[in-house]
Amino acid sequence: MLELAILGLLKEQELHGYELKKRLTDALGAFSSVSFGSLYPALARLEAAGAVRAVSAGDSEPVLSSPVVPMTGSIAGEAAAFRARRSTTRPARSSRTRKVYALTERGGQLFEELLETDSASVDDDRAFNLKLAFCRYLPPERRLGLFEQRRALLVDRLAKARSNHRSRKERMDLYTQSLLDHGTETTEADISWLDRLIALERKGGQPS
Amino acid sequence: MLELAILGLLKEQELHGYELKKRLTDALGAFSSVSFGSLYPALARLEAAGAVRAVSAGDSEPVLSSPVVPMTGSIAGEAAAFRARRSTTRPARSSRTRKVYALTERGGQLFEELLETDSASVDDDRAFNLKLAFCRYLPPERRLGLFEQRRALLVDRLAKARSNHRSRKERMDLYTQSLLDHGTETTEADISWLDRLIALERKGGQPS
DNA sequence: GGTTACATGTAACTAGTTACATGATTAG
DNA sequence: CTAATCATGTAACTAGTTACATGTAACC
Repeated sequence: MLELAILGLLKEQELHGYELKKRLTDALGAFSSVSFGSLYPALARLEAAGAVRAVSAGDSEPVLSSPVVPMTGSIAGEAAAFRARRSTTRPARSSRTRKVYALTERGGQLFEELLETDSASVDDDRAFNLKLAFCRYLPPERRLGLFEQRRALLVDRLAKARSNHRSRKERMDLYTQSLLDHGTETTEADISWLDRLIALERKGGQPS
Repeated sequence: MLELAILGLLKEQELHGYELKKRLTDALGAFSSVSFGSLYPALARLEAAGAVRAVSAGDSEPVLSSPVVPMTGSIAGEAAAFRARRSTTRPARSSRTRKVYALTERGGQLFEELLETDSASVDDDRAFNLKLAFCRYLPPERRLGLFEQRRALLVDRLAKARSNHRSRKERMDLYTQSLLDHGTETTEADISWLDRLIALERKGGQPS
């Protein structure tokens, strides 16, 4: 799970651990905040497995390789911002202490594998959200399959919850009832959200 | 977390492990499904700590003590159902193999402690849901406090998510955007659900 | 008499956490 | 010069999981 997130972020651009954590925490929302205590060992494991490599740790090279590669923003704008940052007073942070990691070819393969193995992802909420965040790398039919499987699971959950709810409503206190009701509503909202995603998927050639 | 759930269920009625698992899985909804591999060791721990005791494991006693204690359903109806079940063909399942556990006084205290320690419960979704399921045992002001703290947390989350979302909307692909949008909507729905609970709490003497 | 559901338990593993230890860089 | 932030890492712990092992009782 964490491996997938790391590889996915590194696929877009080279990053060091600290920055990686920031992205996980606030770029990917409330899901998947990680502690350093699991992030660094995970990076070490991935490096040992040859999925990522430290592209700069010491001051060996000025490190001008691929400063920022925004997938959709204006490249010129980013480059300008980068120059501006350098010029003012900042010596571009010599990075003597940072270990910047890059995805290897092997890592790219691992990413594909992790992303495409359907196991778990469907019934594990966190795993599904994570996959969704990277599903742009999935071939369209796989993506649609992911959405539909997830939808089927939620519909199933909803049916079970409802039958259960009906059968024992009387013996539940109001707080538990309210909790279960709210859970049901949330699941319904999740389903119609997926419906919108599925419709979008079926209609349009996939977006950026 | 699991301990709290076990103690809370045993507070209502004596149960054996297998039944406990069923209740955790479908009475408390999609949250807190547990595997036997963690349930039984947890029961053993609680027994070792003196929080629960095996009230019948062998055929030593007929076990007619407190068959079912519905907190709000009709007691007469339940008793009738129990008798009916016994009478048809079922010899009340001799229970030679089941270990039925009961809450001890020490266990009741532990339950209170676990339920009242605010730590975690507010920022851990699962823990909060679990506490909500048992919050009828909380004194009214504590309960209100729990709801309000949770609400504050969600409002904070929402603010962070929104500012983050605004600041980097352009560099996100549509799937990630949709994911974050949906997350935001879910959080909003959670907040207004809490608002309803809080209003109910402030207005009425608490229900059953 | 065999399949299904009930029932309890253990061992090895997974995926994280917190707390600690250490040190470099930047801003005021 | 000192506090905050950046940055990396380790060790001990938490809270569960899956897979395995074992056996009973009910149903047809």
